[in-house]
Parts: sequence; C-alpha cells; structure tokens
Amino acid sequence: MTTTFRDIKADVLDRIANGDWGPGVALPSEMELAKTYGCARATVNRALRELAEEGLLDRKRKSGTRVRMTPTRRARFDIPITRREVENRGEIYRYALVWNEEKTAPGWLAARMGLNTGTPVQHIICMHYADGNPFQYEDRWINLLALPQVRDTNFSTVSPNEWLVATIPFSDAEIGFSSVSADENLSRHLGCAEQDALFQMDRSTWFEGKPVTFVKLYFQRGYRMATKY
Amino acid sequence: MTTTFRDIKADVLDRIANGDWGPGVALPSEMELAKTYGCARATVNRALRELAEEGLLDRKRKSGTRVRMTPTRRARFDIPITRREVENRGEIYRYALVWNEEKTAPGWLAARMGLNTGTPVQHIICMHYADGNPFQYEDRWINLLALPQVRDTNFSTVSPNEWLVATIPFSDAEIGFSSVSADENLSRHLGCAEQDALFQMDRSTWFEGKPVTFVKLYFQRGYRMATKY
DNA sequence: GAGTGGTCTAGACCACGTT
DNA sequence: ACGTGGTCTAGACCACTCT
Repeated sequence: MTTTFRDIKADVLDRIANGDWGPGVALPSEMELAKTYGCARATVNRALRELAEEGLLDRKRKSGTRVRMTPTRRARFDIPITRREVENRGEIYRYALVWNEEKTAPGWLAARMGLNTGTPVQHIICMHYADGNPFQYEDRWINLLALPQVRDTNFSTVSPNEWLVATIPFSDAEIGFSSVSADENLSRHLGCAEQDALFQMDRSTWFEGKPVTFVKLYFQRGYRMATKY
Repeated sequence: MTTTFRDIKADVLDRIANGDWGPGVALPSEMELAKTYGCARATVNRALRELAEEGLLDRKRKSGTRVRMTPTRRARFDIPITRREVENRGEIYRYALVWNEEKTAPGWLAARMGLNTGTPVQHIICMHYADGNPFQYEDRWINLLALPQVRDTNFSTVSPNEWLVATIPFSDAEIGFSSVSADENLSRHLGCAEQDALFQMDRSTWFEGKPVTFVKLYFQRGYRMATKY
C-alpha cells in the first residue's frame, strides 16, 4: 500500500492533536518527511499545502513549516442564489418586484462602492417568497456605467439576483453579515413586527476591477446560516 | 515561458466570463487541454481541481468537467479566538467569568449535541471586553465525559475559548450565524437596550467523533462579520 | 470496455528568504 | 550561498462511471 496525501494529513493532524507538534513547532522538511513516510515529496507537499490552506500550518521558504500559533480555522459558506436556496429547502419560490428606479448614486453608496458622485445607478427593491411566505427582502444598487444593459432589462419576472449571475458568471466580492432591527418598511414586507431582529447580508461586487453592484439582503425572522468545517 | 496552473485558471475564468463556456458546457478533457496549453496534465489537473473547489466547475470521472449551472461562490471566514479578534482591532482585551456550574445536560442540549440524557456537562458563561466595553457574551456547555479535566480547570483567568483551542488544537465543527433580540440578561451584560438586534454565532464541536462543546456567542450591537472572496 | 479524472513517482528547476 | 517550499514534467496505475 502506498502512502497517500490523505494519510499524511491525518497523521500530521494526529501529531498536532497528541501534542507531539505543539503550536509554533517546526515540522521536518518535505524531503525528510517524504523519506519517513516512504513517498514522493510531491505527496508530502500536497498534504502540507492543504493543511496550510485550512489554517493549521504556516509555511515559508527557507524557514520551513510550523504549526500555527493560534490555529484559526476557516469556515466556508456556499452563497447560493436565493431561488436555489428556497428550492433546496423543498419550498416553492416566488419573486416580486417592489421598486425599480434610475437615479444618481447617493453619497453613502458612492463611498461604499467606490463610485464618483453623480454616477447613474439603478435602484431595485424586490421580495423573495418561500411557500408564499416572505423569505428575503432585497435592496440592490447597480452601477449603470458598468452594466448599462440594466436599463433594458425587465425585472418584473427575473430577479436581479439571477440576472446578474447569468450576466457576470463570477466576480470579486466583499460580503458581510450582521444583525438589524426591522423598521416599519421591513416589517411590512417581511411580515414581522417592528424591532424584530433580522439577519442581514450585504455584498459589494466587482467585475474586472470595476464596481458593479451593492446589495443588502434582509432575511425572514429566525433565519440561520450554517456550515460545517 | 512555461504555462503555470495560474495561467490556466485565469484563461478558463476568462472563457467562462466571455461566454465561450457557458453554464453546463463541457470542457475538453485534461489531456486535450494539456496539449492545447502545451503543458503536463498534472498542471491542468491542479488548475481545474482548484476551480472546482472554488465552486465554479463540476468534475466527474468519465463524464468530464463542466461549468456549474449556478456558479455558487464560496466565502471563507477566518474564525479567530475572541482575544485575537479584539487585539487585531488594536483594542485592549479583558475577560470575566460570569457563571460556572456542573449539571446534567438539559434535553435541548442533549438533542443538539447528540448526548444521552443525564450526561454531566459544565455550563460556563463569560464576557469578553474590548477597551473596557462589552464585546461578546459567551454561553458555553462542555461535555464532561469527553473532557473531564474541565472540572479541575479554573476559568476565572483563562477563558474556556482559549483553554479549548489549547487543549483541542483542531476539531470538526458546525457553525451557524443568526440574529436575536436582546433579552434582559443580554442587554445588561452587553450594555445595550432590550430588543436590540444582536449578531449571534453558535458552534458545535466534535473531537474524534465525540461531541465536546456547544457555544453561543452574542456580539455587541452593530457587529459585522466580513470577508472577501 | 473505455474514457475520464484522481493520485503517485522521480526528477528537475526556480523563487524566496535567511544567513 | 544555501536550504526550503513552489511548481512543472512525463509517465504510470487506479477508480469511477457511463454505455
């Protein structure tokens, strides 16, 4: 039986768990490990590279590989489009446009997205429903200089969410999670009481270096975003 | 100049962005791509493997590689220990123990952690402060069958958070984010009004398959957890 | 059965960072 | 200058899965 990179990952994790290799301790070099495990250096390399990417090891040329001082773990979240998320729960998805207007970027938005003041933007507000119940309130701004074709798009049947992922298949983004109190408008659309604590996700998106869109998503009361890691 | 796996990733991303390879489209096989890029198959393999891990491609033996139908992106969050998080903001960290008691697991906890009813657990409540202001309220339960040494640990100076990462350097975990309204107890400890919307993180942790701890962390009002991806 | 990705090997050269 | 990780190569065998 040959040694796989998974075997090596497991063994290194064991040694860290047992305390053989405590925080800050330097591991043997890849060549030495390859010899002890009886495998090629590439195999050791892949194992250690993945552990480093998972946040458990620090690697530097010349200095070698060390166990991280504070083993910060990295959680990964899949951010699906809203329709998918609802359908994956086995619920029926419905979409409704609430507001659609062209205007010039207000100051706070220009600052947030890195736009010049006076940049034309499209402001879209819409609702996503699951089994007829309010699921998510979407408040989106799109930079019309980056995506002028938004002006010719009818968002009464297609959500800007889906239209964007079809138009821009990937992008750089910054995402944030926080908690907000429902105001009168949110409580009305989401069918909750004013002051109710709502989970909020905000996201700024760039495409080829240019700011494209900024969105705030407000989830139904009690929503929980979860993952394993 | 040789073709690197980064070159290939960039080129594949370009083709997806341009629409050459739309959602659902099958890419050429690794061997063909290696020939067109003029590089080894291993190089193509790494590029495509990483793109698949990032959520842009689907790969299956025999069927080959396809562009994902809904290009769900994956956001990664670093989950640091609380002290580190405060110190990284350039603020002074302080810790205080609020409650520490051994009891048997209540029903909801047993269900949540997968424990037998009657399992002894330690219930610890503590506060984390940043520059003297309440930063985080920690409500933790530890399975004493998995970590009996908790009984002999003094948590008045060391937070269970730090003690655990030192004792269990890594673990499997499930993590969730949500939003809650501050009750009387939380508002008192966090120095906010009742009903204020608070960001909450919960985490269940397993070590070697055994449930170890369950914790709810309540953050100060206005807290935002952010990342780029 | 056949085609695809998954992985390992043995060797090589390079980039970086410490000395 | 030198040791370490970072990456590429050419080849090989295997595991999965579709037909």
